[in-house]
Amino acid sequence: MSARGDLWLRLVQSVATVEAELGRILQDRYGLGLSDYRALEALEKAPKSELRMQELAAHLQLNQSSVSRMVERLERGGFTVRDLCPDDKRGVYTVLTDKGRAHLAAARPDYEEALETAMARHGGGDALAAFAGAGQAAPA
Amino acid sequence: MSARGDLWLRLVQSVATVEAELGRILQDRYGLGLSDYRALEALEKAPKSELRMQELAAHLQLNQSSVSRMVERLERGGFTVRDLCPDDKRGVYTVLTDKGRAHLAAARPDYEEALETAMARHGGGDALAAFAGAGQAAPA
DNA sequence: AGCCTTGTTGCATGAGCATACATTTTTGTT
DNA sequence: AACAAAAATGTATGCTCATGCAACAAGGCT
Repeated sequence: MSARGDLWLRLVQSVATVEAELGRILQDRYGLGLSDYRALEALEKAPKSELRMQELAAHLQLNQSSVSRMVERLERGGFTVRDLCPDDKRGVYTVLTDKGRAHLAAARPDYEEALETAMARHGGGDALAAFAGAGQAAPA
Repeated sequence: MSARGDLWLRLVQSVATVEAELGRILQDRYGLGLSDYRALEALEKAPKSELRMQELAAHLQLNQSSVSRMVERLERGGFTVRDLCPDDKRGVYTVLTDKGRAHLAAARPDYEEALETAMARHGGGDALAAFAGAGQAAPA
């Protein structure tokens, strides 16, 4: 029960609490999971609003299989469509639809606001500040 | 894609990465999930090495139902035993066994070391530092 | 009696691992 | 050089797991 270990636990729990709150809001108001929302964001930022499964997995730090199923969900909602790569027929592009873009635009303000609120309430902001100040991850 | 939102995402991912690493180590070397390990720690710290489901749930910030099933796992491994409260017959104590205590003692050094290593590698340490410095959560 | 509290159970969800499948790329042989 | 075999790559699918919510059962409190 090192003090450091204890502190880490509290950080983890704070982050988890904030994430849970964000997730609930997105789910209730927009039918989106946290990962779904972040996938839409990644797609919007990407050139031509499309990414391959693996790229999406890398952005979200998720398993490739998880991404496959997530894209399935997004597709069922009409927020994205799959598109085969012409050059590499193994690859699959996930492309943001207009509906997806609109949905994201609608959700974003709520997300941002909820994030600020939740961080303020659960102390994520302080962690965030330090995280910003320092260099985060060491080089691979 | 506010800068703040982006930063938050990186913090979340760093924390998740560290947690995943810890989880893998505990699982591989000791057959314990992260929550299981933390439950054992909470039990060890508790007076008489016993806690009720609700108390455990509060410590771990988990649902009661999740805790109920987690305790089931711990019990299958022989690390804890259930014990009825004599005074309140609804209540159930989860009591740390000698085997559980020994298992925890064995796992702890690995856990602590892995935590330090992983934090150093993925930048959790900085977040931790700020988290320590500031007051964390506001009063409920 | 009625209501709250405590724990357990049924169901759904999101994630990971191992695997299968299709397509590319590389390597070896003639 | 040309072709076949082998390895590597990109997705999808089956299974399992930990978790949350809602419904329930059992015990306590007013």
